Amino acid sequence: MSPKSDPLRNRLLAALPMDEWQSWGPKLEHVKLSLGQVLYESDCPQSHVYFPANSIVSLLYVMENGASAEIAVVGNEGVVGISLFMGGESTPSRAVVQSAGDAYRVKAVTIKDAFNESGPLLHLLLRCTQALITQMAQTAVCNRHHSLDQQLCRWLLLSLDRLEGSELHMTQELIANMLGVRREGVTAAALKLQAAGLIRYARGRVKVLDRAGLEERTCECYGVVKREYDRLLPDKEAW
Amino acid sequence: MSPKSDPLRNRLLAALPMDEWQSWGPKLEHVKLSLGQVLYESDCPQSHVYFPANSIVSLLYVMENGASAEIAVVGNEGVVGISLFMGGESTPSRAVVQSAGDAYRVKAVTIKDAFNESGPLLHLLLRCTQALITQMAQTAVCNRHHSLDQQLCRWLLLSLDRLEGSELHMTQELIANMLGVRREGVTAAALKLQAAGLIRYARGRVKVLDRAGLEERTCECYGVVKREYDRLLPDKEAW
DNA sequence: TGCGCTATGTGCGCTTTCGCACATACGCTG
DNA sequence: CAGCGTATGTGCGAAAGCGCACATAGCGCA
Repeated sequence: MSPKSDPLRNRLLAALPMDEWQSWGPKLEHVKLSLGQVLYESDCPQSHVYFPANSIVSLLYVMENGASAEIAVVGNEGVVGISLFMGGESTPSRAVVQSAGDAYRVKAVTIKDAFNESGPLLHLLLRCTQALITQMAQTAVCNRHHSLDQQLCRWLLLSLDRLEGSELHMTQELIANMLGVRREGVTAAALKLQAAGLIRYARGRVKVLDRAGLEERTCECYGVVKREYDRLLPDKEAW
Repeated sequence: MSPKSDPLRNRLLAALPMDEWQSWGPKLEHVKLSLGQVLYESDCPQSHVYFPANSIVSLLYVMENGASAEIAVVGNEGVVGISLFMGGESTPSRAVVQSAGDAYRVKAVTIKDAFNESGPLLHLLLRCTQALITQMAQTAVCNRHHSLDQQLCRWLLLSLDRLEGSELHMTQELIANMLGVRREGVTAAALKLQAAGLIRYARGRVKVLDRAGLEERTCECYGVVKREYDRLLPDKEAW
């Protein structure tokens, strides 16, 4: 199995005990996620649970007037489709691929069965869900209290943590949609970051030059989320 | 047992099958929650899980500079302390009593044992958690996109749904803390609602006169949250 | 090579909210 | 019933972000 199609790239899957792999391996389906692809629609039953490898998926709430806001972002540290095992089957949010790449998916029935057997998977999924909850909570706080500049830094860092390399494929327009702000606002904030030498960007590509600089400029929200993920899903052997 | 000390006033407890009550009854401890009481601090291990009866508990994130924002609110439809069974043991948020009243609590160990036995309680708690997640998500959305006026309506309605009667004991100062806005902003919004005949208030008491009117003025966020709670925790026999 | 689409930059007036200062007014307590 | 503390009302100027209109500029494709 080539590294590019290794389910262990998802850290949640990687944290499963080895003896679980006998049964899990064959149930995982490798899929390519393309930019903008919708994994599930708001309030629709979900057919699969997705474990991103090098892709990133945004959970978005789309308002009645069509405007949207990102609720949370999921990469190789997590799983998309928690409502399947939480029992709700659907959620009022939409899952959209924010960064194209690989993922592994499991059928809804399969994950529900596994969850109900209360194996190690259950507790892993729950801890992961709790981390997600923290991320949502911080998103709410950040939306209320912090400047667009800080939020852009937070968003870049969260995305960066879920990617290999230091480059994001993302237009300012899309970032604006994620943050729920105007595109021009993102332009203004990005200009400042570029002027400060922290990032360099052009036409849909953002390269982070000075990660530490971004961490200095962002608000506490990034750190809170980061620490919570580290705490709840700590590096085990395989991570 | 008088109605005032009936654990069934919490709808989550009420949804438990009767045969579960043999074991649960004795494990529930009745407690009085007073206004402002802190049920657990940010990042601290939690000793109990609380099931509010006629009280309301706010989950707050307190920022480094001391400012705060409400992440979610829990009343008789839910449970405070999900991190105990989610596996994280603590969260970065603080739980503060927003409306004094009764609650029932269970020791941390007890709830964890029960949860691991995968009885009906497990799935009930998970569904409840999912509803909570939706509430947090909507808080994030609302903070970004909607006016203070709309948010005040949403907040009043969410609180009202979790109380008996139509009166809240809450100063504008406290509401401002919950919403994460200025007290003066709340004053201005409250004045409009009062002028429109939707509420009447004085010195820490808010009486809702026209619930439907509030629903008209609020944003979609209230409805999204409401419907999700109704869907995930539907009225069973006892509700 | 040049056209056209898309991404990014800029200006401007408007609205909401903030931060601060201070006025009023209600209700409890002595 | 007088006084005090808390709750609420008001009036600024400042700042952030919005909505809109339009300018510029890079990239892909014919």
